[in-house]
Amino acid sequence: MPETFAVLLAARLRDALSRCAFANELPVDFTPQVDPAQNRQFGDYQSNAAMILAKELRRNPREVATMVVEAFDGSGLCAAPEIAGPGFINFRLTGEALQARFAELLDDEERLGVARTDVPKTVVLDFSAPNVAKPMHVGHIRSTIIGDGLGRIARFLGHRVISDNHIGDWGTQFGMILWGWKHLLDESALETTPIAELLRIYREVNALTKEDETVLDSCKAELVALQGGDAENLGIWERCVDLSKKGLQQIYDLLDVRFDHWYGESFYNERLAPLVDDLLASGIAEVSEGAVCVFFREDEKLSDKPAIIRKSDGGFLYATTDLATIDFRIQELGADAIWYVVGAPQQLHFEQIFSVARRRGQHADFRHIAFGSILGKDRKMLKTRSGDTVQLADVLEEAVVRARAIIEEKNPGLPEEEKAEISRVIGIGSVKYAELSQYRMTDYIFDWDNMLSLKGNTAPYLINAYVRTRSIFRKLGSDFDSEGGSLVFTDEAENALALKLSQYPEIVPTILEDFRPNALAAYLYEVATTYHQFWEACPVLKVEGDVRHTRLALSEMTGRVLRHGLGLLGIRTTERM
RNA sequence: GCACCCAUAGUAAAAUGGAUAUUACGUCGGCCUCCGAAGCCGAAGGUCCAGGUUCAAUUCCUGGUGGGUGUACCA
Repeated sequence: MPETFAVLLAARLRDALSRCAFANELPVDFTPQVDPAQNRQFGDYQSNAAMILAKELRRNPREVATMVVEAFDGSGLCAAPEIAGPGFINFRLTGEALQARFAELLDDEERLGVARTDVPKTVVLDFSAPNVAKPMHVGHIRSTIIGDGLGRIARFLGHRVISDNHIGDWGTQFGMILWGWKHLLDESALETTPIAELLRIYREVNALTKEDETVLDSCKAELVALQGGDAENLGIWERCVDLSKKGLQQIYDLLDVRFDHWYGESFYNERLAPLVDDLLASGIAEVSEGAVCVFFREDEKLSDKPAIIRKSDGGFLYATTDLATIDFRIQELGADAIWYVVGAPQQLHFEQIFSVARRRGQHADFRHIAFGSILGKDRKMLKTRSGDTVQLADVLEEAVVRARAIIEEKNPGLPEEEKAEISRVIGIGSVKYAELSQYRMTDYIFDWDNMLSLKGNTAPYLINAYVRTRSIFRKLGSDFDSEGGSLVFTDEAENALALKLSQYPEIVPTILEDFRPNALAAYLYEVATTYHQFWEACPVLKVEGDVRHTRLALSEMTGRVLRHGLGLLGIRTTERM
């Protein structure tokens, strides 16, 4: 795999440094950094190495930069570097280097220049994880979409990713559902709209328990019976879980999200008691006030916050389940890393269980990939029990309807089947892009127009750029022919686009460094914008010869990068829109 | 009390410690006899406060202010 410009330039820079008069004064293992220029007026790439070294060497930064530039050999890659501002070294690639690199990328249809990781890991990816018997609401959208996107990126980079939907299929909510099933269930409604019926009884029981304490007690009794293995309750529970999974699967199908496993909480039931016994025996856990706890006395932050793993009544908690889950994932699934895409409010919980796991000698790479909350208009968290939550299915449906309306307006002549497909891709893509294009920790206020916007920096904008690339080949009447001529850049807009496209391999691997899919979204947005500018400046089909071939190649490559990059975000493209 | 997260233009959001803080919506003004105007070009408007580290701070540190969340027996 050919190296990226950033890597090549950094290597040249390192060579130059070693030839400078101060070479033997350099800090050991100093590696100069080269980044894309912030502003194209400064060139294509820039380095701040001279400013960093200036301090070590006790010299003026511009003086250091001058020495480096004089020693720099850019032959075959870039023009003589320029020094600017406080000591930036700016590089401008030669047209030949850009063309050569672009030709390589054009040949690499499968990976678009993106290297596989040198250290492939087995990653268990825990995301989505809705509660059973309740439909997914907008709050689940972040975990589901971010988790799926990160999984796609990690797979493409060469990791073995095992996605596991750790659904809440066991727990106190089943007390209410069992009671409701026995007292309130409408069998015919269960036949026709099972999910809605389950939600209805859950809500009604929830309301009843607040008015009438005896109902609450009865629910608890149902739960105890279930946990004790009562056959009737187990039967209801199984049917309930089964129905819910079918409902969830419909949403995942719509979202194009897949899981390798659905090891829900109930999967770990048999493992909880032995786990607690083991933690007690090893001295990691202790009994306190009747409960089994793990204390973190040595950790100042956690010293007054024990993790409870068995209640004084003998019941287990989600910390217990999560610890058992870690065992399973490491021992049975072979996890080197476990990534949890779970909301920020659970940070303490994950600190605790990661800490317990490490104390048990489990040294997988545990990551809590936290994200902010979706707030209501009152700036409070949208919560299931507050009543007026927005269901995810409704959001997706509305998104498709809105996309459909625009298609009817812009392109009414398309066949019905294609319209339906396009509105699905655009609508679902908009919801996903809205999520993936912002920093995951940011809390945001739920707003239909904001989430379903189809203008500006949105999925349709990116898909539109892709569609434009396809429309050229449709008009041309054939696919891109790599033998159709040679590459020759004749316009600044072509250089800018080729450079941008060549940076795809630089950006993709960085996404996992801090789990920021929004950085990929931002890059793709720049690709689309750069292509639109190219489109305005450079006619393709109206020119001849190598210029035309070059512009076809740029269009082809733009299409590939957009389709592939959007694919990594879990967003599909269409040929027309 | 303790801990964690957040604070950027009228609104919603970007920015591995880098140069003139970037986008979108909205507002104002241009561009379709020309490969798809879901587009392009231009204008106005902003980093909560006070210190500190640094050649360089929206970013890191300390202390405030404001908002959110979590914190022994829900998940």
